[in-house]
Amino acid sequence: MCGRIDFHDPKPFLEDMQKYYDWDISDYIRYETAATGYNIPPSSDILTWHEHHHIPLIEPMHWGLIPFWAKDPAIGNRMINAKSETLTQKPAFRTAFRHRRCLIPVNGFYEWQKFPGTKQKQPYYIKAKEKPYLLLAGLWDRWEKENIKSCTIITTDANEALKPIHNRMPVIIPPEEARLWLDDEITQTDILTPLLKPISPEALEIYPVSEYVNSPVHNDRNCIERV
DNA sequence: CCAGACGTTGTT
DNA sequence: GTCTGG
DNA sequence: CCAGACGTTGTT
DNA sequence: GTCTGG
Repeated sequence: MCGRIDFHDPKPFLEDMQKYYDWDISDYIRYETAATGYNIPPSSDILTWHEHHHIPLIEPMHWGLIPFWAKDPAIGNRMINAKSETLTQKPAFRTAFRHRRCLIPVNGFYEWQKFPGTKQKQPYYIKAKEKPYLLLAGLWDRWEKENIKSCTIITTDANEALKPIHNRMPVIIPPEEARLWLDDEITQTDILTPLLKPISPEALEIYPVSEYVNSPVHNDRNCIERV
């Protein structure tokens, strides 16, 4: 699963974005109101990267997807993750999967290890081994009623490195696959399903952190310190 | 036909 | 909006 | 994801 | 137990 992210340093991502496109995209980057920090929970306005006919838009969206047809936006509280295996079937996600895919940059994310029969929970921090950020696969939607854009993070089976901690993890898209994932002219999703797999365990660094991170009001460097 | 749901995870 | 259940 | 609330009336 | 807020 993926219910808490670290995005304390947006710079490397934003710099890479300008390199990725070979023209000036500064007008298409709107990150000023995006949530940044070491401990960002669902319902925050997290930064997303998507495209419309190959024109990028990098902007914050409410984490917790509110389908365009929703009567009550509170439905977003339960849509913080989307299971990759059933994206084409679920009413809340299938249209977004065909037309509105996005990537969510994070410096890292957290998973909690639970111990059966106890209330004990051990949080872990997960980051890229050799890069300052990861791109998580997401979907987005627009709720016309109040013009709210919202997003969700797609999950898959945990890889071998994460399995001891948790059985699910976010889908992580390698930078070289971003072009394909974000292409909104692709509406036949078959060619995207190979991307919806667990990332190689070698790509990740994982270590335990303090329960300090449990409370979302804690939002400083202590959240990502190894214990 | 209308009404009501539309989600994931983990645990039992 | 679209599907499921009654 | 976790933490914290979960209620109404009337009075200050 | 379940929902809301962060």
